[in-house]
Amino acid sequence: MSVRSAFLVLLGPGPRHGYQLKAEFDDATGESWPLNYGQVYTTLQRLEKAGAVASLGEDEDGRIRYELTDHGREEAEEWMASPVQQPLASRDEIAMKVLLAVRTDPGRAVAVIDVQRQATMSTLQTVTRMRAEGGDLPWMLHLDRTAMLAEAELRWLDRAEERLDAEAGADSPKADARLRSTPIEETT
Amino acid sequence: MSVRSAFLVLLGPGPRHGYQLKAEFDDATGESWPLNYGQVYTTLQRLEKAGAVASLGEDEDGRIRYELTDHGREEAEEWMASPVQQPLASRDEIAMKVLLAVRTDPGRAVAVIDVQRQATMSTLQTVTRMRAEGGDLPWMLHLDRTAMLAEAELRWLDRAEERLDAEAGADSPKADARLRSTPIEETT
DNA sequence: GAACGGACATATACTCTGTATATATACCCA
DNA sequence: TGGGTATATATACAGAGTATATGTCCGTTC
Repeated sequence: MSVRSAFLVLLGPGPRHGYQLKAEFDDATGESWPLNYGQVYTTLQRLEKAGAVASLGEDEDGRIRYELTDHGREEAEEWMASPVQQPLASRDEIAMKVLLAVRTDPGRAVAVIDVQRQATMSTLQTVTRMRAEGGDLPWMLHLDRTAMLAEAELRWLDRAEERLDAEAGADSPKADARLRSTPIEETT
Repeated sequence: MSVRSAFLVLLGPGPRHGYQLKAEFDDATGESWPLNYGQVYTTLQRLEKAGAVASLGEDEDGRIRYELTDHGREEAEEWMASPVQQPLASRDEIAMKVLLAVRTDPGRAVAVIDVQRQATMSTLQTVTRMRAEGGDLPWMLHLDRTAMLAEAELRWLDRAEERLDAEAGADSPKADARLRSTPIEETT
């Protein structure tokens, strides 16, 4: 529902046509949310069908502008005012991969974690370099976010490996911390 | 593509039917990935069409079991071996909300951040309580992940607020740290 | 023994999201 | 004048997710 909501917000200041919304959306969100033109017009059609926007018909240049209805303004306000409810840790592909590895081939889970750690560390390095170079606000916020989520992922990978070690039994507590990105800490 | 990949992995050990895959999937991923039955059978049909699995026809109990083809086994292996490429910070609804607020109503952005911070802190508290209670491996990994991502989100919200303050001009650097969840730190 | 509910098992319809692609005009510039 | 780029809209299609229908089998309960 995010693109839908975004359009409602962008229509707040006044009528816009599809191309314009797409341009403003790109400008506002920077690189963080690639939006395909195909989605622009289907979204507008759905919004119109739902009674959240109303078409103003073609203007002299043949562009179809839309304006918010009262209902649409209300929906925009509601979206803006309410927090995003934890799509945070749900449906996470890497978590799923680790869990599936644990189930189908327990010995492999650690390898999966190591591969992911390498990739995430590499992402983090790239982002850190980019952050140092600076940029406009949307771009910097995006980089901040990418960096912080990458750090969180690294912490989780470490924690997951700890849990797997513990699960595997306390039989061989060898020096297995060589690949860890951070020292093991107490998280309880 | 994640459910698709998961099914291929779960089919690794041998033939399964839809209901069985759904059960194993739920068991392996815990609460973190709610899977609707509707998706199970459409996914299997798509996999069959793509030549990644082959139907074994109905068994004596009327259940339709599927087995991996060589192609499917290859796809499963490839998925397992490759890291998840940063869907990390892209297409993030809360980031989008903040960015849209900045653009359409700059003064409001801080309010959006504050609302989200309250919600995320509340999530974190709940999760912390749950972690203390323990549970099986999938569940604990899920809770770990939720907690770490929530912490990352709080850090990002703080950072975003700092950037907005800076943007707003160095004119009124008042004591605006009251709501921050962590002390301001240098992230450069 | 009949009726009910719950576990097992599959299927279809539909919406939403996203990608690819077709189409057309206008404008610049070489 | 012809080609590339920006402006502008639309359609077809695949994938992901939700809701819901359908049916069997089995054990319990009245």
